[in-house]
Amino acid sequence: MIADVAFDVPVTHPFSYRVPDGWTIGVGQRVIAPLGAAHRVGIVVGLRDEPAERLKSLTAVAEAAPVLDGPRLALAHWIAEQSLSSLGSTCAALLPPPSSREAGGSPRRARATDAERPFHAELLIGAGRERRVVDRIAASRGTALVIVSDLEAAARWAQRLGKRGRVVRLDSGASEDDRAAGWLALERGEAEVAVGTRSALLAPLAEPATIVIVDEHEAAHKPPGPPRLHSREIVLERAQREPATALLTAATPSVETWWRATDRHAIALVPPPPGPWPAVSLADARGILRREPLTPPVARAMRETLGAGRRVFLGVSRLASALACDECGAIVRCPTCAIALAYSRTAASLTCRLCATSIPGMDTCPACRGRRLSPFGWGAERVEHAVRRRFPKARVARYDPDVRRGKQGEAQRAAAAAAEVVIGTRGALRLFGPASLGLAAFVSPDQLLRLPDFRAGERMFSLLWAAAERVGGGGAVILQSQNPEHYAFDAVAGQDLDAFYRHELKFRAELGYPPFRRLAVITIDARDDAEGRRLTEAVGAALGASRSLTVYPAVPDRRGRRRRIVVKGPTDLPSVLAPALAEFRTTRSRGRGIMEVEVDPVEWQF
DNA sequence: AGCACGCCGACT
DNA sequence: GTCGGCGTGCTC
Repeated sequence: MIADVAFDVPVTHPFSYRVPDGWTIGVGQRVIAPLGAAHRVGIVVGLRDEPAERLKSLTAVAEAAPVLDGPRLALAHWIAEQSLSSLGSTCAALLPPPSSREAGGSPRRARATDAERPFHAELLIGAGRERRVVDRIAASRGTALVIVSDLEAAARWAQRLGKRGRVVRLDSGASEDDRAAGWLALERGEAEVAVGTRSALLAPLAEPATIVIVDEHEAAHKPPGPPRLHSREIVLERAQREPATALLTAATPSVETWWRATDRHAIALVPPPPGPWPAVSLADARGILRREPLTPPVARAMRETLGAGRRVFLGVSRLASALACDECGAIVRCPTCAIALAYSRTAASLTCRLCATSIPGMDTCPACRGRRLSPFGWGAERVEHAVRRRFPKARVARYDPDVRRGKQGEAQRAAAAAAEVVIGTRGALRLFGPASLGLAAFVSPDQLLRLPDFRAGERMFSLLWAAAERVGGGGAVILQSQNPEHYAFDAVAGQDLDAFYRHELKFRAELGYPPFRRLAVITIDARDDAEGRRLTEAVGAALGASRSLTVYPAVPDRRGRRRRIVVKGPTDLPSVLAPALAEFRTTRSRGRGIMEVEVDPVEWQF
């Protein structure tokens, strides 16, 4: 008997081993086998009744029974295919670590009737969406699986759902034993609700199942590393295959999801009645942001809010390397791609990260002929300084959970939780519950629009909306802007999701961005420059041979060692890329260079 | 990805 | 004369 085993290595094919006499193993079971010099864990992806004398033997089983049944292994195959990742790496990333605990296909509950198990996907937005998810789970009969983007959310959801009955946690916030026990309980039909991150996506479910993805728009649902596929896509595909009910929640859905709901009607959308909303206003910041980060309306609102004993959030952005006009607010953009041109001060040039067009830096604004083009913005430190000078008695704190973790982060968090004025980027909003703020003001939200990324508008909108939710009725949101005409501002002010997506989809359609076309980024890394150039050329030529692909010229990164090719293609992009890149995906048969493929990139800065 | 094998500099 | 640098290539 031969077992084909897939390992967590960047090799697309499985390795074959002899199954020792007397062993009973199944497809989908994890085993230990010699690979190279070491013994490693892999997953059995095939069993063949063929002579195997010449092969090495499996060393041991890593767990007593298969973790994946046929359909879920087939789903893993699909995920690997879609993301151009290896099956072994896919399984390693989407499964909890193996545990030697007893396992077994013990009694599962009666299967649902066909009428009970249609595929159905629903998008829950607006106030109370999380409450509605809890109610839906309570009313369902089968297993519910709740996928969240991080451990903090996992803990919160486990607690929230735990009030109704047994909840198993499958994320790494639980001990390895608890995770294994939870998996087993699901398999045996002894647990009805599971919460987890990516490693729970393939958990066993009893019909009629409900799969929830919380905050489906979050980039954290597509962490670095294989398989480079958003958890939302996995949830939807799984729900369709089982079939199961998929519930997606978001304050501001991804543009792709909104489009599927409103244009394609593939996801049901139930708009909630509008809840309380803050007064949203714009403060024109053109021409004044040079020396002072707070416009008079913001300074006034801060004084009033603090006077009333309510809290203030000041949103800032990290510096972006684009060029904007301090007078008219225009951002220097690529004429064909419409994304902000990346500004390099040392090279004194502006480069489009998509089409590689490069033009020399300029000192006159192309829109208004003003002479104050500036790559700078207001970072958190400078804003804090200005605020302290202006409000010397207020308790002011800066908070950025992404910068500091661990003990120092805890101290910083505690200080921010007690402050009256919190200055921070997007991550700082997690300090505040719904309607807990008196004022949210954004110093220069346009900076987000300067990012050379077609999702810049979507990201800014999402941030402003999230802030407005945390202010709620009775408070105020003030946006200091140099681009006061951007549609995202009106949409937030009017509490009108549809208005934003309508404009955004129009923009995406015109320029051929997702969801209308799909993107992939291919990175080529070579030690030797000539070799890198050669490989890049070869990859570019292979891609160029596909009629359905638009291949942009390779762009070298700052240090010139890695090159990046952006490709636009049809919605079945993976199936076009896979054959075109097949020869480069095998062992570096193409010389000394490494090629990486990322389909549907979410953030693509170097 | 690991990990071993393989040809060129500073050491007992 | 060896120890070891990591560059190159394979792993059933």
